[in-house]
Amino acid sequence: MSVTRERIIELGENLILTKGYNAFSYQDISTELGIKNAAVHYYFPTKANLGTSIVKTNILRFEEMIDNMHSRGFDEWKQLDAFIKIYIKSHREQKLCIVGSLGPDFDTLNETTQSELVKMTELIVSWLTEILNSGKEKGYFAFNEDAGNKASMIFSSLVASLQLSRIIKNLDYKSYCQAIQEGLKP
Amino acid sequence: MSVTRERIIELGENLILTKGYNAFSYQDISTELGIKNAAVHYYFPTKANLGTSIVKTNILRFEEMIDNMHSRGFDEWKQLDAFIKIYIKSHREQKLCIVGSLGPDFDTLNETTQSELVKMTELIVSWLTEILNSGKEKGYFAFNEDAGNKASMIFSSLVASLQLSRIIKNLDYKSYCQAIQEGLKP
DNA sequence: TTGGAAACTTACTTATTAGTAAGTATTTTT
DNA sequence: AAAAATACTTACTAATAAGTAAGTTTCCAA
Repeated sequence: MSVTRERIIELGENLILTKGYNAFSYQDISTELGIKNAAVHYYFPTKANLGTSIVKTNILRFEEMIDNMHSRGFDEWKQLDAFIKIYIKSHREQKLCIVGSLGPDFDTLNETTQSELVKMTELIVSWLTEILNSGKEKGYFAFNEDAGNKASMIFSSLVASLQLSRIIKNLDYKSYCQAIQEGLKP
Repeated sequence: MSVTRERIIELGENLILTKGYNAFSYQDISTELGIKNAAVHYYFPTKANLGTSIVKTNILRFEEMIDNMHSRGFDEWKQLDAFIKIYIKSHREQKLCIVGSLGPDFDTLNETTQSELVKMTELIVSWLTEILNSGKEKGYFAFNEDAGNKASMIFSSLVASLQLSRIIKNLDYKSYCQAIQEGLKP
């Protein structure tokens, strides 16, 4: 694959996570990469193509992470911990996550980008639900709510707290994440 | 106050809650109101002015609601319930809340709009923290986390779940909100 | 009844946006 | 060595954005 193509996706993702989908332009990317506007259109004819590719890349990355954790024999605690660590990293880098950034702009997105975003979100929530369910069975976790609801709650807590910490600068993100984990202890 | 001015604010707020700040234009407003583009600029010279006014209106509305609940003698349960009901209504109307909509676009906002958004967010979180604290003392609520953390968690759950339900259409918002309240019962 | 403020419209400007058509240089394949 | 694919640039177009200056209508107060 082309290096330029990959750098466009990388830069585009960063722009979505910091400025938002509707606030970044092809000019932002081309200037940063030292190429012309039309060169970005060469790889991604429309902005919708780029958006879709960025979400697809995120899906792939997430699936790879799951595979990786399975092959390493991570238990439910470790898997949840690894997932939360992604968000702690994003917080450190002052970035949102792709779902939290594209979610509010959902209605302005192209249909294809929308369905990829739906796929990504459902993938995360269903994975989290499974982890919570099997972790509860094994006695790792304790909670009374429906596992699906609990998964949505944990996920939305992580997503929105990144947004909140952008507004409230002194939000203690780590202790906030610890509280999520503490709340699951038997 | 002018009716047109108020309708511009109302429409602008709706546009922010559905399309996002960077996706709506003065044209969207003027067309809907049957006036010209320049008429919107007459009331709000810049888009930043409009954005700031919209957030200020939200702050006022929230403060009025708190006052109203106090004068009606609402206890902590009823106050939290009323707060959650706002989000259930937003969900029904397929809207986000102002914090969840402007939060991701924070870095692209004017400084004045930013500081009003900070004010609004801190107002909500500190109010929620107080409610949780005094409600816990009176035995209405039970939780182990720090009240500030718990307040942030509840708030971000509400904010992000509106975003999530835009992506995952069959998310059961009401039972999700009930789970938040159940989790607080002693 | 006249002066002036309020509430606009007309008619623009400037900047930026996504997107394209046609051309060029470089590398790869045949 | 010729053909063709790759990776761009040049040079645009058309649309839309925010914003403004100057003029017009309407209404109210002195």
